[in-house]
Amino acid sequence: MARTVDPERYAARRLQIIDAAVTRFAADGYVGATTASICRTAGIGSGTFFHYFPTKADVLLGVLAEGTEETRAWFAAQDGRDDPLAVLRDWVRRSVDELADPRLAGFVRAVGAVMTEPAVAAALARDEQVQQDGLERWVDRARSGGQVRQDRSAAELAAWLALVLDGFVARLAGDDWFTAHGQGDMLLETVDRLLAPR
Amino acid sequence: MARTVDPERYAARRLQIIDAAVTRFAADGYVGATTASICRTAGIGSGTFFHYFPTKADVLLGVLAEGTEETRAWFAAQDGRDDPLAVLRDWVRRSVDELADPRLAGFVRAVGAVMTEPAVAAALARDEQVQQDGLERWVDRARSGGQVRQDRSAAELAAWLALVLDGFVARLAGDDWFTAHGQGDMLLETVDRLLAPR
DNA sequence: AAAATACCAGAGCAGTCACTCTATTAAAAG
DNA sequence: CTTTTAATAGAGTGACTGCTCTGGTATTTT
Repeated sequence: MARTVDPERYAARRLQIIDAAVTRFAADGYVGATTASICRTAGIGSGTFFHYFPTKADVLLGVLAEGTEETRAWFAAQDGRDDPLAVLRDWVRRSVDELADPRLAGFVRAVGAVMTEPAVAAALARDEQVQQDGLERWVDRARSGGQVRQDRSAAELAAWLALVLDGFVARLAGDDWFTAHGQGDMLLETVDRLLAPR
Repeated sequence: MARTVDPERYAARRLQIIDAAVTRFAADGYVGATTASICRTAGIGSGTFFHYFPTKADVLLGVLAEGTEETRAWFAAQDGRDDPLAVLRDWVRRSVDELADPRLAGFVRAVGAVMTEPAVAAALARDEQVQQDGLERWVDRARSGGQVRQDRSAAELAAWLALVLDGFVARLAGDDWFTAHGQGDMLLETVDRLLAPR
């Protein structure tokens, strides 16, 4: 009959647009980033953009969904490990590594700004849930093993772990001396202090 | 000659607009909040709005400046106190009390979103500097007195205090069970753990 | 009272942005 | 090679927003 869609080519273009969008969202915020600027960064026309994503919001949701999937995959890969505290510390290290991408802090802020949008809020809630579930499970095991404090529930402690990391991300955008790898040790130590029994 | 400006009336109207703006910024974000919606919330016409603030951005800067001034005043009021650790804990308590206003978390996020604007970034930097200075001073005293750890500089520890509070603010918007007063004790305890010598 | 001017309202304007529409090109099937 | 359709570009469009401008009202001074 005629030409068919090439899934590989399609996925590549899609990723190209997503990557450009992350760059622009991080630099200019969600609203500050115009679809035109994303197209310019990606080196494509607006027609192409809307050929792959029906709306601008869909690009953001695409990025978010991808991040959620990566988190889920990471936790899934930890299955079967023995030392829960080590898993938690690895999670911190992995987060620090990811945060070395200077775009991430800006992107997180950009997302926070559109949290009022129901679709974004839902995507964010899903992402947080995956993280919370992943963390809570290992915190719970560590707690049962007496490696972490018992005076707070595993859920609560997991939330506080996420809290500290949120604060960490927020700081990255501010002071210059505060870098992901430069303060990574302090982050690990802070997590240790937060969880330590007493 | 003719009618004179009534400073009291003027300040009241100004505050009325600022308050409405905070409400809208918190709910819809900075860009999501239109001047029209702010006017509607304040119950005024757009003419009035721009009579008091030359631009929409100036309202935001006004709110920010007010917050900075309050922080400065608070720290100034602590002058002469003896126990530096108690001052720091009071600072945490005061922050928790302020965060009981449910609009604050949303407002903070809204501000973060426009950090790219140089004027906003400058105002935010000023605000952070005032907080950092205030904290650092008391952390330093506590450190000299051996009440807090010595393995990190006072500046670093002050930044980490702010970091934890940033994370705390961010959490308030998410899960329902995480409330300012409900988790205030945990916050205090976390700060203690963060600063404790060892 | 009257003049002067602060205060206020809202219609309108200029600019911007997400998105659409049309046209063209490229590639796969027959 | 022809046909069919995916892929791409980019000019155009309608809606919306921050802000201006004109006109009217309220209040203080002379």
